[in-house]
Amino acid sequence: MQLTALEIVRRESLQKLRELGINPYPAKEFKTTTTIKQILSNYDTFEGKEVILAGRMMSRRIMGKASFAELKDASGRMQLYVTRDELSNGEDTTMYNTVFKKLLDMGDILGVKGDVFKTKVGEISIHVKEITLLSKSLKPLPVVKTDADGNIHDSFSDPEHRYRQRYVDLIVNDYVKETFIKRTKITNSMREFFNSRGYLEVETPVLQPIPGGAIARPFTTHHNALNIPLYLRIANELYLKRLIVGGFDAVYEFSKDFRNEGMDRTHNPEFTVMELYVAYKDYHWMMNMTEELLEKIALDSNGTSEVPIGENMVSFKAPYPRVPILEAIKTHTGFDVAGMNESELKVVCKKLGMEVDDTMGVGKLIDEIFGEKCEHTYIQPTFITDYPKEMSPLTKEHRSNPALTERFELMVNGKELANAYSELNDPIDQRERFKDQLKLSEKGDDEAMFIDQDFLRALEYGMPPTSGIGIGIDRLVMFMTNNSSIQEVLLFPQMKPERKAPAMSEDEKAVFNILKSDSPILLNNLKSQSNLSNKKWDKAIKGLTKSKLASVNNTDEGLFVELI
RNA sequence: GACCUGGUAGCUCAGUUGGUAGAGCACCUCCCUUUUAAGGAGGUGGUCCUGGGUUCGAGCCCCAGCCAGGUCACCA
Repeated sequence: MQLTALEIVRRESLQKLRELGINPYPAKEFKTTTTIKQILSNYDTFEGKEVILAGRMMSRRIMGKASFAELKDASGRMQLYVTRDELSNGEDTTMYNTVFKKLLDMGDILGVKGDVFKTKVGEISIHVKEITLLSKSLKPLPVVKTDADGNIHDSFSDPEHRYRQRYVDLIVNDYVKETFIKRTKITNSMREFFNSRGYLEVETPVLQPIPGGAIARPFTTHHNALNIPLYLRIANELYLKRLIVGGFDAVYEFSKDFRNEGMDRTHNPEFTVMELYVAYKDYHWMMNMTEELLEKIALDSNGTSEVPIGENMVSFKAPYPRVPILEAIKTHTGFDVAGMNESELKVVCKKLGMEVDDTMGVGKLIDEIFGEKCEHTYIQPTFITDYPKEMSPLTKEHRSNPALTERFELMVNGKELANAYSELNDPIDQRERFKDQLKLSEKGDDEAMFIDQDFLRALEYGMPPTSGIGIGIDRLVMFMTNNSSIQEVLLFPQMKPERKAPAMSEDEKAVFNILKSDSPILLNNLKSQSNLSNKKWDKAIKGLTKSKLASVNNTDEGLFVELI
């Protein structure tokens, strides 16, 4: 491994610390007495008191016999005031002059003991009496500085670096931590809401023999002992409904789902959906519950139901408008598509300037019109209801119109946030709907559903009327934290693999092999033997000298290349 | 998948018509006891994303590729 100069210096410091009898990676527990946040928010009670803190040293300004440093713990940042005389043991100034000033670095994890005070400038600080090295950092951190006006200088902002090395992102960019703390507040808020109503949190299989419950391309894997293909789940719906059949009144699961599709700023191959099923309810009840839930989440995570999302201010205060999808289309396009067949719909699509193809059925066409012309207009939370039957194979037929289903999607900021319905519990109807999906699949739709025979068998035992909902957690967190990309709300978003450090190139190997049999050798002889072009030769010999495998020596007899 | 933009020191970025690779911060050496992104002086540090090509000479021009971001398409 090639070390940079900065890394070599730190390794040397590490060695010197050991020589001074300081263990750079001690095993012993380090007991702190408080946290930085506690001190900052209760200065009056801490003033003049001794505290013990632990954290990472984020900066250091040495001014002769006194220095200032910044310590960051999980709760915040605190200035340290370090003086030679306080740190020294009588005449022995090693601890300050050598250890603190020379051998410690930005990024090291330290324990400090000292008194709380305010500097002349008024900044709350610790007057340090004792420093304990808890972990030596060997890689230099990016230096991000914030000035008095809150302007950030040299910010560590390249998304590639930030996502690939999230740990560095979390260390230097304080706001990143806030996003993930809020994410957990959001899921905790949901759990509280459901648990307080007696709903049961359950876990269902991630590895499924039939990937059901949604329309998506699954990841495939293989079980060796059973010698069967298995799929990573694309949804957990069919398993949760089996549990309703089994007699639970309400079950929910935060489900990591996997879809083998494109990646962009709103799609990650693995993502989280919360699915909830409640027996003896319908989709009207579910809309009421959803507004109540989202209002609570907004209050718990942001302290208010008004949340900024990009340019817009979105109010999660219940209730939300409820708009049937066909009415939405009529409003935004002027076309009343109710009752239209496939060819009539295609005419409408063409009039609207949309492309259509042969694989599209009635449901898909209506979905396309809505997606293209209506969806983006719903900024404030809005329930879009009563979707056509064809695009909702798991949904109960509408009680007053057999062409529609009892389904809603919740739109926020022009995007789908939740999808819910009165669940289809007629096993014979369900079998027919699956068959229709199969026909779609034969027509070329490679995402149509498989038929899950065991799920149908479960329905035949009888499932109570049930309403279910799926809420996209990543998207919800994006809304609540005002982030426009999913990568910002995932700790470790999927990235393409990093390129490996290149080994010796073919040209370098060729030159190296000649050298092995003949070294030292006149540079010009080596060059002509290698048969390389000027550029390739230059590249190869520079590569070899750089990696300290060969050296070029200018002697009285001429330029010689020698193996090292 | 298409197009656009970018990739240069640990970090943030300059780099002229193709002519000796730069700055700030960080780091190293020295001076400084309550400083505020940045005190002063000096110094070290490079796979200019990778591979080809053009050229006497390429960070820069040409071709191919990799990675990232954006727009669109596909997709919930």
